[in-house]
Amino acid sequence: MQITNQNTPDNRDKRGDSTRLALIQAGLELFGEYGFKGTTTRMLCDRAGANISSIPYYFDSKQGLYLAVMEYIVERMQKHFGEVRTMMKSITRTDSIPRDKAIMTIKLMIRSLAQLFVESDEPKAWVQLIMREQARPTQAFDIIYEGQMKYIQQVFSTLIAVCTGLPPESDDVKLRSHALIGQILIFTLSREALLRHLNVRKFTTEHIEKIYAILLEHAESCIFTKQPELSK
Amino acid sequence: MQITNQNTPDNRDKRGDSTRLALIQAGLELFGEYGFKGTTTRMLCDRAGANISSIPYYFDSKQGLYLAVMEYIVERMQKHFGEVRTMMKSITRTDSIPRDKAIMTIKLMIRSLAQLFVESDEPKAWVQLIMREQARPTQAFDIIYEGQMKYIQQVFSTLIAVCTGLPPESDDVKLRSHALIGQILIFTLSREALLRHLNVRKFTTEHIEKIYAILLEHAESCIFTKQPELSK
DNA sequence: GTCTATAGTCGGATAGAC
DNA sequence: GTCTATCCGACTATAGAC
Repeated sequence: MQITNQNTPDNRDKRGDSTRLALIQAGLELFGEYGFKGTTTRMLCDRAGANISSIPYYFDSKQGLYLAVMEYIVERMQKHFGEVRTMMKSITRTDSIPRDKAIMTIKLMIRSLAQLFVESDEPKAWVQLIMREQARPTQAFDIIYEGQMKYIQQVFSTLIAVCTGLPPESDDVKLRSHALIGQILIFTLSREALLRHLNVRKFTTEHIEKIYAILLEHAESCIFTKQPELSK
Repeated sequence: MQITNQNTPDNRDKRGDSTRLALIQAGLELFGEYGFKGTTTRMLCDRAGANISSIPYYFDSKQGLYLAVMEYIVERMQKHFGEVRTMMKSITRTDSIPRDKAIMTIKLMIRSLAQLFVESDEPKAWVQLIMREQARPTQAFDIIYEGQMKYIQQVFSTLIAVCTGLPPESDDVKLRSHALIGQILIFTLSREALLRHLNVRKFTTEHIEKIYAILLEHAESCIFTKQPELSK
């Protein structure tokens, strides 16, 4: 005998949860591509396979769903960068990290960030949403910035400070870490122009390997630049 | 005796032109900040000091104004990069540029691009619009890409090919030029996050000088990387 | 929790006076 | 060319049955 959506507490919760999640997933994709106003509640519900009134039901409003999507991004980023953050948290003074370990860590982080942003599709939506918010920051930008971006900036800055010997709180270090992170994001953000220039519709494995190589080269230029001052 | 908007042919044309231009200017700022749907015709007309029906009158529709804004961007970019393009156009084979001149040219271009994008405000709107279009390319993206971006990519690629000795049509060169251009744009695109990290509300002259230095360092890492192969 | 129907709002485009 | 008034369509949110 088939069980058809009985109102046992268990089934209720599961159905509710999956609708909720489907809407967030839809929001992730659509808000990133079309922007907040460019995405209609109808588009969201169609994509999620949910009813129009499920948005006010679960999130109060379209705006509520948008904020929930931002919180979801923070959660997901946490998953990806959680280990690094935990590792870094224990370090209070930059001189407690050996330089060679810092270099290795930076390279690892770049590779993993690049893998995440260049290869997979979900983070592409994250980046697009974040960039839209930077054009005109709203409450949603605070969620992302305070929730994750801030810590990624800190981790990179700390590592670069160790590698270069520059003071960890200096603007120089902050600008360098920005350049390094941005370098990765631009391959996601400006993918369309790059694909047209390459005359392809999708990156090949060779492209991606080459991108990694270029990113690492750049990282080295950031890292070794101030080296001479270290030897004094 | 004051002349008050008489319908002499001259005054008519001038008034029309200035309304047209004011709308494009408004579109430039607002579409970049809020996106196409996020910008209403009422916002545009308020900003431009024009009447609502002036949009259908001059541009047929809101979409028409949007496309006109894109064409305007192409024109303006032309102004900025025109000389370099003309200079480059005459060069068909990469070996006709001496390497040291190519290096100098790249550095000059980076500085002038950075000056344009980091310091002034109008190009900020260009970049934002272009990035929005890359999230979901429409007819408008073609206007920009075919109108200007394509040539900037070509100029950079040619120069990098000369500097590195890599084949000018290789993907390697294209990826490197993308990284180089993107590096500049990210300081515009992700300005908000950087300002928060720096704990300031506006870049100082020192920040900007430092940004130039970092961009040039990176350019060097792109340029000198393949150098050994040149000496064979 | 999910559905349909609909209220209420807003935005783009038009008509027609000046 | 510019203005006011207005139409019409699209959108978000709600009401209330199931």
